[in-house]
Amino acid sequence: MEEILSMIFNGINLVKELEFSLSPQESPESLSSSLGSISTLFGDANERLKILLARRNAWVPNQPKPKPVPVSGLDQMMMQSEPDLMQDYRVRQGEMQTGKSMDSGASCAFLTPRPRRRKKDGDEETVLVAAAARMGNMDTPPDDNYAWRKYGQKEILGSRFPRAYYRCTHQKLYKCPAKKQVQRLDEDPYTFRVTYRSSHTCHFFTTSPISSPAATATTVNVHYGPAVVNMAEAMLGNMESVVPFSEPYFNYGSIVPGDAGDGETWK
DNA sequence: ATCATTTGACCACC
DNA sequence: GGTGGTCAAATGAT
Repeated sequence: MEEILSMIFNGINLVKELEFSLSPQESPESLSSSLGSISTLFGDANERLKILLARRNAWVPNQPKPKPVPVSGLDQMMMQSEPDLMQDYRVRQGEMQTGKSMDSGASCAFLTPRPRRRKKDGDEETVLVAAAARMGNMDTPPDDNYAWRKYGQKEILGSRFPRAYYRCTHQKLYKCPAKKQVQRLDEDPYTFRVTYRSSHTCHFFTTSPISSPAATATTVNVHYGPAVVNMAEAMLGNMESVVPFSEPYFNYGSIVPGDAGDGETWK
């Protein structure tokens, strides 16, 4: 799956490069070559996806379906078309104009003290996520397939629950600026409000990022988040959405008010 | 030894 | 000055 995503994101990058170089002076040969590369990449990715889907349908016919949750029209559309990609389609708030998502601190870390980012920097998305209630795990929100490292926790005024601060595990290695804040809702302790800031410049999935030998130097610089999100925003605009993750251990129902799990406690 | 988490302190913003 | 975001040392886990 990661390989397929890499192909898609490489294709997106090629499109961007083409967009940059697009001009009347561009030779038809060059344009044709670029378009050929792009269509080949997307075509191959699509073929592999079809194979993947065929295998899945054959092997896991009785996979439990998630209970319905209130999701946006975009979410439903994405779930129908690309269930595995669903968790990466987040409708973001801000971060649309430039496609640039490097943390300002990372880009000016020479001699001056790194500026600490403050709230309302316009580069964030917020989603509501059901807690992983199964297996007694109510301490953490469900895995979103990225490797996060916790770097802080704060009591927030007016909130019963502390806010946890995470950044991408690969921040140092690959200068990935992605961060997220996780906080339980006062009104629904079984739901987390997860705020993402900056997008991943690495795109390792899972908590064991080096699982695939292919997913090393060739893929770390593929910047796919904003491109995917741009598509989402183009269709729906900014909004907050409830994200149903695809992992089977998700307690989808717990998002629905009045259907709040089995009463786990915090540590 | 290495990496992740905890937690008090520091600092920027309002 | 209060609050929220981050740093970094201490500690724990593997």
